[in-house]
Amino acid sequence: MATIKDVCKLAGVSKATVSRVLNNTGQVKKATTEAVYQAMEALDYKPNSLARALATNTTNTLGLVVSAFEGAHFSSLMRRASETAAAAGRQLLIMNGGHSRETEQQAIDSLVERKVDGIILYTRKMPEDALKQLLRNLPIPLIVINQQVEGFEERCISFNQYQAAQQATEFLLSKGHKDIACITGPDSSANSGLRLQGFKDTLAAHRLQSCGIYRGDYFSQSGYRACNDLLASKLSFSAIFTANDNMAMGAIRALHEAGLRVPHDISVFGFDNDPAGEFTIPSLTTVMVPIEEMARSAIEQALRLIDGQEISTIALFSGNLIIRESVDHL
Amino acid sequence: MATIKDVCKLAGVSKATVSRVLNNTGQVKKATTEAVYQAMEALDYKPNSLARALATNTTNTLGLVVSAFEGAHFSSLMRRASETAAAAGRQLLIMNGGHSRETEQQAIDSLVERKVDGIILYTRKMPEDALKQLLRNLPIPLIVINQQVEGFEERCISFNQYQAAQQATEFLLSKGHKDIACITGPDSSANSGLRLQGFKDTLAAHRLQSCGIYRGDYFSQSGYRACNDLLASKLSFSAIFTANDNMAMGAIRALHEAGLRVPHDISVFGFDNDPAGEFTIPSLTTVMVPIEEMARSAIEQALRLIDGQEISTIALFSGNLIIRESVDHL
DNA sequence: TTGTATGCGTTATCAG
DNA sequence: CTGATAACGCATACAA
Repeated sequence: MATIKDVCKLAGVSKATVSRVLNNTGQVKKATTEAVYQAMEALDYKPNSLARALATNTTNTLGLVVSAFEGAHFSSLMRRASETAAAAGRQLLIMNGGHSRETEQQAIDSLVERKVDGIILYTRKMPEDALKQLLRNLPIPLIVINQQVEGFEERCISFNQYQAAQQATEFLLSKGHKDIACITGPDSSANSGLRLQGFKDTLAAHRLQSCGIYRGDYFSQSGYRACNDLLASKLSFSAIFTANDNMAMGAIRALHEAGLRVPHDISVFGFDNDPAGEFTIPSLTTVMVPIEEMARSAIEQALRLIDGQEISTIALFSGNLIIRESVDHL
Repeated sequence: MATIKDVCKLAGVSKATVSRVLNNTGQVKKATTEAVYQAMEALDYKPNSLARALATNTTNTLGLVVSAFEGAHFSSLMRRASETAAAAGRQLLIMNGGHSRETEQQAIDSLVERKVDGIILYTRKMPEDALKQLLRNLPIPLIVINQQVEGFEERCISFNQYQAAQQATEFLLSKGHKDIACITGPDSSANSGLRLQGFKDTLAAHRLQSCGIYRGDYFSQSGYRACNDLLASKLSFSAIFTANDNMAMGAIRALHEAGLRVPHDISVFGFDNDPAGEFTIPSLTTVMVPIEEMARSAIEQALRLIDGQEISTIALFSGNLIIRESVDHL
């Protein structure tokens, strides 16, 4: 690989000058500029971004830590985040935060070592205190998606899970359902907890109670199993509230195999608005989580922080009910 | 951030010594070693990986270029690739290759600039000549997933799309279908072309011909539209061969809306074995593409190349029919 | 066993 | 407008 030195020789100028035309900083005579460009061309010169980063202490890169690669939710997050970063001339380094607090921490450490300019953490495992620590001590800006941290509101991007669950539950109630079972997410998931709480509280406000709460892990398979458990329990229910669309699909399949029709016999409410839900049979009634806007927001907020701009807190994002076929009136 | 200098001062030793304990290279007295460790601890010292990379000319990082973030196929690819890399003590830098040859090239250039030790390219757009160029001229090892390049077989990991399509088509024929429509992928996709060819050739071998070929873009929506176009054409068909599961789901939905039942009236064959296909109604008959093994293979092959080991060519991966509900006999 | 000196490829601060 | 030259943080050959 050709280095700046090679360009110097070929163009007959100093490193300083090459650097100047490279970053067009300072004044350079047109003729020399062109000579330099020609030399670069001839040598197929590509600046070494490591050396540059070492010198400038900035990598033009943002780090994104996700807690999974699976599912439309994360796909959208990653895509939009990478697009937004690219549009701002930055690159995005995506790391898997894995299944535990430790692996999330490792991902962050590794990003810090790599000197990314800022980090966006979609957290599922990190407790609030730990996040506070990080927000305080990390040498670079950190934006947290998916959890509110007291005192750092302007660095948190999150979705009003609780309210969305309320809306969903109210919708189910408005359709006459009173015996509603629930398939919730892993108990380590803050989202899942809030969705469940919103569900329970709404029922309680109507002096009702869930007729059975089963736990899944956000994969279809777990929704399928949970629903089979529910069926085996012989509880009577007319609707299921699920913590995501994948599990809803699994549940619908289980109901189907049990000879129950959705929504004729049982209604199923999803969560996340997975694009697939538009095409399943029945199509999924669910709540849209504006994950793409959240991704964009997170990146933009991180960039502001990096540029030392003023930042103001970003309102909680809220959901929309997507009413399709899987829920019907009782 | 503390640097090696700070550690030197606190521990009362030279940079060389700190460096030695850091990489445990060379002999260091136990006492000094511990002093250094303590100093590092006290300062929360994290080595600057950029500086290290600049000095050693190796980043312990592999680059992966994918052509999309959406869909189970790529999720599995990314996850397994990152796991395999992690298991080998390397990190994985994932970049979006986007929708064109240019963006794929940019992603590669950017990875090269970042001095990753090797690149895995899942290509959808790069023509064979361009790949040859890259394989010849890139300063670091390149592994290509998804396309065979003549003369570089040992650096290509690919799936026998053609054969899998043949198997699928034979299966359809064995069920008595003779009027088979097709929803294929974008014409820029090599995979898609091979699948289509396998389909056509198999029909031809039976002196048959597809009764209509429609084009989609791998998203469900496009399968839905294509199927509606197919229906509008009033062609008579008893089965549809689709180039991926998402489009199959879209097509099934379109058929459903048209009052046609799958598989009773029309059979639909998918491709890729998306995990969702196990739970859709009807569940999807499809072909399993061992994308995870391919990902692992690609990473391992790249590592061998980087370590200067001998490499041998890896056989084409082949698929398995996953027979579920969406195809029935005529 | 430890320290010194040099280089990795840039940027940036000076003079000129 | 241009050229030396000192950082940037670390690894490493060579001395001691």
